[in-house]
Amino acid sequence: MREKLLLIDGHSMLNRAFYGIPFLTNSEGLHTNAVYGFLNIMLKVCEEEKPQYLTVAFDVHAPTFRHKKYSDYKGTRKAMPDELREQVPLMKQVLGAMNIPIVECEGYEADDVLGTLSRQGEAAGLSVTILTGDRDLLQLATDTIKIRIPKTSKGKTEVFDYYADGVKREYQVTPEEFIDVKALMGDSSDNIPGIPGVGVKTATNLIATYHSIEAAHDHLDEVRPKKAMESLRDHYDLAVLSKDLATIRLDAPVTFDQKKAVIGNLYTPEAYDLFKRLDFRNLLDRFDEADKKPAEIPKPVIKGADDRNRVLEEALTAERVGLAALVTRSFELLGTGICTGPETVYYLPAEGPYDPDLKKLTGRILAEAARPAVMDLKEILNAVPMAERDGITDVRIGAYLIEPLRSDYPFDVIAAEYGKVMLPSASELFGGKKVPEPEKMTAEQAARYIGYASCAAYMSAEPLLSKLDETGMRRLFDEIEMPLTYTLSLMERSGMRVEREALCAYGRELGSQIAVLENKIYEGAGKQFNINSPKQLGEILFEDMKLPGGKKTKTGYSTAAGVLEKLAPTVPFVQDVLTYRQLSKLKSTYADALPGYIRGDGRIHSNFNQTITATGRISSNEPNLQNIPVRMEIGRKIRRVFVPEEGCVYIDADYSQIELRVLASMSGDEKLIEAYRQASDIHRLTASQVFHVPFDEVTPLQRRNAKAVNFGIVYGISSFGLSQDLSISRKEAADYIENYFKTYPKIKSFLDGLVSAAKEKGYAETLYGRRRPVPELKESNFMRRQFGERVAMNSPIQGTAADIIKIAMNRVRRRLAAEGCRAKLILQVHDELLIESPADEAEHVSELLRDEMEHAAQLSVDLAVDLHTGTSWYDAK
DNA sequence: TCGGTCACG
DNA sequence: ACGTACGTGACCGAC
Repeated sequence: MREKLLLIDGHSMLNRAFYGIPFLTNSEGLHTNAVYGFLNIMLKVCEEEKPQYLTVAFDVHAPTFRHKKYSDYKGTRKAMPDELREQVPLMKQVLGAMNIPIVECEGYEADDVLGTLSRQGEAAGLSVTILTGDRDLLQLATDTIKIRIPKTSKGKTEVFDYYADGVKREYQVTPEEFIDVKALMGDSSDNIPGIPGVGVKTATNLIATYHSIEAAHDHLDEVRPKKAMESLRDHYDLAVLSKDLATIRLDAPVTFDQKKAVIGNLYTPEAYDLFKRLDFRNLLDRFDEADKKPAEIPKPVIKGADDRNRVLEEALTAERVGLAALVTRSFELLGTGICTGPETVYYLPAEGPYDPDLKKLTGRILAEAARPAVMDLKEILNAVPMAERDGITDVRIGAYLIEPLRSDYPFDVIAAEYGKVMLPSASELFGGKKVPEPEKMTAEQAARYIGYASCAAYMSAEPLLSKLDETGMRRLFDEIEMPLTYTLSLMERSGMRVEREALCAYGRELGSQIAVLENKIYEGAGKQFNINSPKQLGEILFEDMKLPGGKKTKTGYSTAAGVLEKLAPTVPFVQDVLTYRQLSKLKSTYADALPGYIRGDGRIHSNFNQTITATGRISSNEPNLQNIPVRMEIGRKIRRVFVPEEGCVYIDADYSQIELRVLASMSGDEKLIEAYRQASDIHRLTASQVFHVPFDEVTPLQRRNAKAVNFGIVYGISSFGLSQDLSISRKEAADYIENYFKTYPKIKSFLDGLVSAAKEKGYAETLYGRRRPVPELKESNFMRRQFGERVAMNSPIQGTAADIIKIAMNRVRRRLAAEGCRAKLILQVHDELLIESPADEAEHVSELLRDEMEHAAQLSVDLAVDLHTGTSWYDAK
């Protein structure tokens, strides 16, 4: 059995993978689809062939490579998209990490390199396989050299193999003759002219008969059809030139290095790091335990109660201390990780179910250590409440400010990025499974998980702070985000009181209404089906009932509310379906789900996440208390079950159009600013100015339109989006927008400026320096680029509003504490704050709340706040 | 696990 | 010719 050599056509396979896998980026937003696809097919072929040797060939000048799909179609060269171009060096890096040699040769194409190497490999006694996506390479096939071409149809990739006889079978010509066929028919994407009037059929017939262009020319008078004969006669020189161009060289100045091509361990520690960074999670399983880079940090040392004083002493005297804690959902402290140096990591498990001593120790380190670096301060505070202090660095929040687009910030990634140290990831610590609940961790797991987290904080804090300084986000971090951690912790611990019985009664009421509708719908449809299945519902509506309206989604008909409302505003059946949907949404998401979140104290404690959104907003989950219904009365009723403690009231305050005010101020548009100085009703005033009618004569429709435009402006307006929202034509929408910009000229120039600034800098920026990268602006896809432009317009506005309410939240918390109020901030909903206050403080707290919200920022327009009190959330709105 | 849908700002 | 409003999270059905 001969040894095997696998040669890979680098650019061709990369190109194929790029178009085969629609979209894939890692958490940094780096495009990785081509690299990923390449690796998958390479590894798959390696497993099939089990070659002993492997080499990849690349063209030297990547940009001259064309996308065949396009070039075939358009007959012209098409530049390589940036998203693919970026991946070429990345691919080479990956191959380098896997010790796979790369061969390229100045002045020669990868084809020539492959041809040459294949002959050299064969001469060395190897059986050679070439993996490519390019059929032109079929001319290299022999009885022993195999060409493999992957083909994807219907999502399944199949690899087709060709030896010389395979080529003959499929193309009626030998691999050598294949060159002549191509030369006659030409290939615009390869700049091979061919001869006029000869296509694939004629060329194949000719060569199958005469075996070469030269031989055909020798028998010119026999050549049929006549047109081909004339063409060959008149353009023979061109045909010969084409043949030369089409011939893959077998004598490129490259040497097959058999030693280097030996496939050793592909799964090196370097490759592991790289795969991890690129988020190729399912490839990570292929690595042996030993090949994963061992942590350079020693395992955390578990310390018993006897050692605590010594650890505390060490932590308090260290120049810097890293801190992390294992905290349950009920805010119990199960263990503390402490890092006092790159080599010293401790884990202190709680002794018994309740360990006040450990809390005290943790609290003292947090309060007294010189510069605590922590992971998840909010969680620590949930178990170990503490007065606000300066000098604490939460590295997860820092990492979020630097790269707000990541989906998460695992401690090992932070440690690698900023601390330049390798730590085992959570998935390694927990055997590839997701992180268990704190209570379910073994002592060993907890020690490593939390110990390494404290280590990541220790190692990363300084570099992160420098980075925050460099990017101008240090004040945002120190003065807004870090203090906010205390505020959010208080909110999480406070929670919202919920009347369980009222909630269940609400659910029962919904249930009976749903049952009635359900029967009505089955009757209308003539059969029972799952109304909640878009697939089944689509079939009923558009096939059985033959309602007009085509496919809209990839998987079938769109049955979204907006579509149905426009489609059949008068069909009662559709109305019933919409009502059913609305009610079942309310039941499943709120009425049925919320009771499960009520804890022993009768309250729901949701999480407020500070490191999720791209724009700087807070998000809420488990449950999400930021999307409790309010717009429709039936849903709004649910707010009656959110009630303050006995003797308390809710105070609810929300900013009035904060984003539009931010826009007015940031743009400096005098007319809009002036509008806000006088207007009680900004949408009406906008309508009057845009449509040139007196304020008092604005029609309800005009006001509605103006309001929609105001919203649209904030979202990064497009005529299509506005037309959808208002059910008007695109043209009309475009007119509205034009009128709007004419009325407020500085808004237009401001938004344009935001886009060009983001294009130049690569990120959008808020008034307080918060950044949001907009990589889409550089992409070649028009649609995605346009999305980038809207993001560039919206992020500074939404983000600045988010900054402002965060400032307000911190100030409200401090004022409440300073003035000894018992009232508590319990909820934030983007432009709204909810306080639970003892009735006797309510008046004072209301004033305080309004004051801090209105004065959180000094803009060119006032910030207006609407404030209500009540004995349920429903009543306080 | 993913896409469709829909609740909120 | 593309096929879009910006930002979230939860539930469901269909893979």
